[in-house]
Amino acid sequence: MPDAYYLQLTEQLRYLITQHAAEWEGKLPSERALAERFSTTRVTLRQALAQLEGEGLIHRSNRRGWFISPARLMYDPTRDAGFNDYVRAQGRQPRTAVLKLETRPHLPAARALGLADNQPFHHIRRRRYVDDRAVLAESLWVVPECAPELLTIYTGQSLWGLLRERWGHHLANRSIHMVSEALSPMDAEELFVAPGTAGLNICRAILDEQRCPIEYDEEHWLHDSLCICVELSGQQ
Amino acid sequence: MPDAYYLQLTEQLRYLITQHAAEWEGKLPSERALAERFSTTRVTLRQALAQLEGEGLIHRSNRRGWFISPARLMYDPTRDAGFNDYVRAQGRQPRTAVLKLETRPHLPAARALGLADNQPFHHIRRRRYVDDRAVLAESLWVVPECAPELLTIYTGQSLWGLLRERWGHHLANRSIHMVSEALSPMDAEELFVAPGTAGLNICRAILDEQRCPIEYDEEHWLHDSLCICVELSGQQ
DNA sequence: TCCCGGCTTTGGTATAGACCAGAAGTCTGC
DNA sequence: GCAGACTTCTGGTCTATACCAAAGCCGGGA
Repeated sequence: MPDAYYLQLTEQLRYLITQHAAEWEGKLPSERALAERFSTTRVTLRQALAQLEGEGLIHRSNRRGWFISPARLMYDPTRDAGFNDYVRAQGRQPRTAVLKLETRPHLPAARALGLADNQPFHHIRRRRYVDDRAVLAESLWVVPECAPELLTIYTGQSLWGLLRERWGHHLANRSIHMVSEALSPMDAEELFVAPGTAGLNICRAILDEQRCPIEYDEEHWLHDSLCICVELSGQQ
Repeated sequence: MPDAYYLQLTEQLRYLITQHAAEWEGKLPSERALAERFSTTRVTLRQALAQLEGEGLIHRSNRRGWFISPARLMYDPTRDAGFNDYVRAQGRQPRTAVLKLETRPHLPAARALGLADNQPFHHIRRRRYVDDRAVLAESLWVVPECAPELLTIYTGQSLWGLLRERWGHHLANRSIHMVSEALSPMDAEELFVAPGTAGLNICRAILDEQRCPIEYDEEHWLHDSLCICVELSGQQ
């Protein structure tokens, strides 16, 4: 139906992928092999692959090749279930790597929480995996008074769980922003993907029941790795 | 800092755009002119433009050229404020074009609302504009019993307003799914953009307070045109 | 057995050109 | 003055080729 060759290629690849998913064990043949099979150049072939990448059907890992993307993770950013819990609840294997622990100011966090520009925060930078695929790079910015010794005790567990159980905070008010983005060189490197890969940016500002600021976090997801789901009951 | 030339180009273009936004009146010079200015080929230049497109800084319209993207629309899919209301509330000009009115079954709607596969729906297809830019193609699938003469009276107004005021429905339960996508050829054509342009797909299933199915809708947004915002109070 | 170095393959980047169809501007003839 | 035809310009698509750096494989030596 579509006239452009690369769009026909896209359809043929889509079919090939569904047919050979098992046989290929998730990894596509090399670009050169595919280009030859379809009697075209790598440039055109890559246009077709980029289409499928945009749809979330396939993704690439560094210089290792193209891979079939696993099912999207269902994720409700309005709930405070821990990452580990809801990943496991979907039959997947979660993993977290802590990349950095420090204390310093961060303007977006200060602005979002209504604090002074030079307000310092406990900063946790971590990378999270689903079934050994790095899908999320995130930064957490915690108001130090709310969790004084956080950086000395933190080892990758659920932050919200800690805030609730150890410091008794009630994460009552949340302001959530989501935008699509192109991953920055830093985020891309931390997720082992090419710079400019499509991502989803989720930011949360969290205050307690007295609207006292507790925490701000910035999440950078690979765009094909999640489906955001929100369930609401009762008229807003 | 980045070594790849197209990434340096990206930065230079980003700077150029902020400098000349007013002078250019929102439209960039032609690809050929830019490629010549930077002593490179259109292919490489287009790689840099694609980066900025991914970030949402610029977009293209059909074969007319590249344009600087306006600020993102703030949008809360959990509220039922009409499109016209919240667009105007942000000082922008909304517009709606009705593309199709028909009655027929639609499998995703039936599945999402828990109805039989062959359940017919009143279908409204419309395109929505912000400041004369088409940013949203959407399909609404309404259970006919909930709004019998809908198709004969509908002329582009707020559907949720109609459901509430004319038929007295209480849109109490909502299940919302959001995923990034590549726009299908049909959606892309309706929004006057190239096939495969990045988009954001939002689907809602809506039931009343007795969990009786009322409506299902599928929204396809240009990815750079909105920021999803959700405000929550009280522990979930 | 295991580590290390070299070779091969891979994707990432870039050049130089070409043709097409649609959009937009221009010019002509009524 | 205006509608319609023509020309120009634009992005969209495609070919053919090349080099690089990183990843991964393989084989040899400790």
